Amino acid sequence: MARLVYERADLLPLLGEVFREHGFEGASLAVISRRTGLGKGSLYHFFPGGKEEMAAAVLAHVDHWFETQVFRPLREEPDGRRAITAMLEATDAYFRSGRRVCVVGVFALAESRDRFAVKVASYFSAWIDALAGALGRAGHPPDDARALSEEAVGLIQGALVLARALDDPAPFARTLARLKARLVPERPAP
Amino acid sequence: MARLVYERADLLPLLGEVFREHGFEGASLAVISRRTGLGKGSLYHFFPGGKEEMAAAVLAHVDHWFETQVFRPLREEPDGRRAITAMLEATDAYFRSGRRVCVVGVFALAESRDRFAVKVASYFSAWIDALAGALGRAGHPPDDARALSEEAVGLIQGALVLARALDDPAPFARTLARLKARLVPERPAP
DNA sequence: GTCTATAGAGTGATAGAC
DNA sequence: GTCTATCACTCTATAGAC
Repeated sequence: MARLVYERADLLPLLGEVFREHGFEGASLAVISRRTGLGKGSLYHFFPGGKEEMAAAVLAHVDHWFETQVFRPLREEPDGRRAITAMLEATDAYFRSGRRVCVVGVFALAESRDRFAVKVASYFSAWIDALAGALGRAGHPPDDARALSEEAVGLIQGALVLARALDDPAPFARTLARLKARLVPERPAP
Repeated sequence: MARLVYERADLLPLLGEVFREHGFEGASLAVISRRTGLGKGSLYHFFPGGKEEMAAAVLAHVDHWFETQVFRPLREEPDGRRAITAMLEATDAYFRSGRRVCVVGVFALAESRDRFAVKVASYFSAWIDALAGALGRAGHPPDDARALSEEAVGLIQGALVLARALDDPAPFARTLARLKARLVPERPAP
């Protein structure tokens, strides 16, 4: 029999897409089985805790990606403007310019929020904290930086909702462009 | 037998809360039955089309509320600044200052988007169109008005996602305050 | 009797757990 | 694959208003 290579880590991107598209409640084991090509037995072998463990692993995987690709650079890059520009580019790439929604946002709005409350909250607060720091280094006064950061993260989530609701990625692209103009203006800072 | 009051219209606010909290997929008939206090027989008496008809009726009810309380005033109030101020107040009241999410946004992010695609899209485009008009009458140049409107509607949705994700209504309240400063600045227009 | 609102047992299908 | 619980839904029965 053809031992098709899988380890748990290989499954996470596939599972991520399933939860992103269907939400936690809507992602049935039948769908997960079809999309991963694995039977229920294999899925329970990798994730003994069942669907909840799969979703938790996906959230951890997403969180790790953002931590290394977005949050840490935001915190550590000394040039705040460069840090923010990189964040906007990574964000655009990750959300495929609005064709992909945020699985954490999807979980946040549904019943699943309660089940994954800690992970959902920490993802957003880590993002807001890291961005506020970079905005400060980019020259925004501390109080403005905090408010602007919260607004930017909310705006990204809202643009994803709009893009999905209107079935059109353009609102997301326009929003990122406007965000860039506000967060990294041509002249060093307001 | 105890003829207990209900007509279809009385059920819509209750159903709205159930779908808002649980999403379409998460709102089981058992939950709906418990929350409305009605047995399945009664529910199917009012909504022969079942859960899908209940959700469609809730979306129509929400849409009607926004049409009469938000969109039409935005279109018809000649004073753009007054129209926008009224919209922000109605929005704050409707979403209970961030303690309530948007059922249309909840549907938009989940699988249910496809099922209710037309209603979901038209809700957001009606809002953006109406607000863009009012922003124009408030003195914003037409191109800015369109972009600003899209941004404002997205920002409201994003703030609701954040408020729910962080389990804290404060981000929504702060967002509305900042929005007011940008949409209706102290001096007539930028 | 007819009509409307009610309750809930019972249907097959499908869920997630194992 | 097997299991049980739960899903959306159907159907029958019943109570009261007319």
